[in-house]
Amino acid sequence: MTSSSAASVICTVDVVLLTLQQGELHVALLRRERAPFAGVLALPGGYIHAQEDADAHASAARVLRDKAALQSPYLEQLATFSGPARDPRGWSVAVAYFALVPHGLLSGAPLVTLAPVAQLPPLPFDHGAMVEAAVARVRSKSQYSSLPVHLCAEPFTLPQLQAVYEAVLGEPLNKVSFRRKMDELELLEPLPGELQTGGAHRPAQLYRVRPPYRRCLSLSPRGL
Amino acid sequence: MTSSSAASVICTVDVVLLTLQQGELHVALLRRERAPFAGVLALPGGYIHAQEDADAHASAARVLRDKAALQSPYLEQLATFSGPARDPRGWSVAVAYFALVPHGLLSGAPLVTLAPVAQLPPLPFDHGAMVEAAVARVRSKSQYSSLPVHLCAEPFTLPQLQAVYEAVLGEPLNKVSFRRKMDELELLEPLPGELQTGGAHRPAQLYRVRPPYRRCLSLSPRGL
DNA sequence: GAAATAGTGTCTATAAGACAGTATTTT
DNA sequence: AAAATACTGTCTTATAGACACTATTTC
Repeated sequence: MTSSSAASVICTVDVVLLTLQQGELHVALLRRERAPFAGVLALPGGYIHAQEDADAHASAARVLRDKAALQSPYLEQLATFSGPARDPRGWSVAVAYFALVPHGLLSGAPLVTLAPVAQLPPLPFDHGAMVEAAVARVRSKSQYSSLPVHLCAEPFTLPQLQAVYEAVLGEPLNKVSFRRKMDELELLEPLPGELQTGGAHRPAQLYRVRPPYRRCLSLSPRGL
Repeated sequence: MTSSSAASVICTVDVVLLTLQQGELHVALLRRERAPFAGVLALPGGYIHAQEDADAHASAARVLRDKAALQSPYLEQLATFSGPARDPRGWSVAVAYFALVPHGLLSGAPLVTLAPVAQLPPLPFDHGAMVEAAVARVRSKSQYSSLPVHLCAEPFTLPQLQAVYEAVLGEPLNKVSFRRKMDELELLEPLPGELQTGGAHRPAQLYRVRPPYRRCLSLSPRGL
């Protein structure tokens, strides 16, 4: 019994990049430039570059930078998918990440196609399973954390943020409870200015995420 | 720019095998047989065998079977650790899993050393970080799921199971609330027999996990 | 019956949700 | 002033925890 098998494993990263469009979660897809599945819509991904990447997280960040022109969106490891059949090139390990961005930040990547996660097109490899896992993870963590703020462009109002939570969770939330929770999380700080353009009603207070929570999450002990 | 780097990545699995000993979480360690770190206590792990393993989960199960004589303990993917420095052999990807077993099942593996997770010895690679991540994950999921039942040999009593939860979570639980929650989870079924040997007091009802939850978790919407 | 732990009934405290009110804008 | 939405006060309901009581065993 030798260990010669190790070198034959293909190592890649894939990114499930999610955003909200018209109140629905969408995933970013790109046409593949190379075989296998050249020309087919798939998740952004690529080989780990051992020469330049500090770790797989850096590989995923590089993929997002190169293929979607995104500098530093929220990026978290999702799970690792592996096996002999998921990639026609052979036994492979794909470290999957998910990223969240406000919809507006995608304007720098005109080649990106957004597909609603509720009606995914057929995807190569096991990218369909990756998207499903990412959506389940995001929905789950949104029940008790500040994760959805990363889908919201700053500054934002509390009604806007509540709408984002409701879109991700797929259910309406109690306004009083939502605001109580946001208060307890100590996640946001108000900006002296207000939102006015909206229309014929009282303007809403604008908020931004407090610096300590810009790159980590705020957790609520009992959910919401 | 070529993709030649992919083949140079080392692919391994490591398993954080946890059990309860005297009310404290312990991790199973083994002396390494080979370089690097030959003779040093480390997590059970090894190369992915592309010829025989159906995926990385199967690799981890094989490692547990070969090195700890465990047939099918609870086994869940934890996270993937990667980078150029974690393994002296070069840029590596280690898919880490965690496993839970009742303490009694470890008797078949006399070479296993149990170390309390609260006072870990120095560990090679990034195995220390893996153990910390596994303990954090287990503590977190134990707050709202049936995960700790996998640390408990069947059949067991409710006071025994509560003690396991308390050991994992590190805090006492309310007896009435605990039993209410266990009832709501519909996780357990009583056995006609009872526990008696214990001692000078009323015997406790024995339970086992209901079949649908033997390999998956039961989740409580609001924790506990 | 004393001691010990199992199991339960019930009250209290806390958290979540419903509802309705006030506030501030545009037309 | 009417309409629209932001925000808040307060009551009701649901859940979690405290406490005490009963139950069943050994010595």
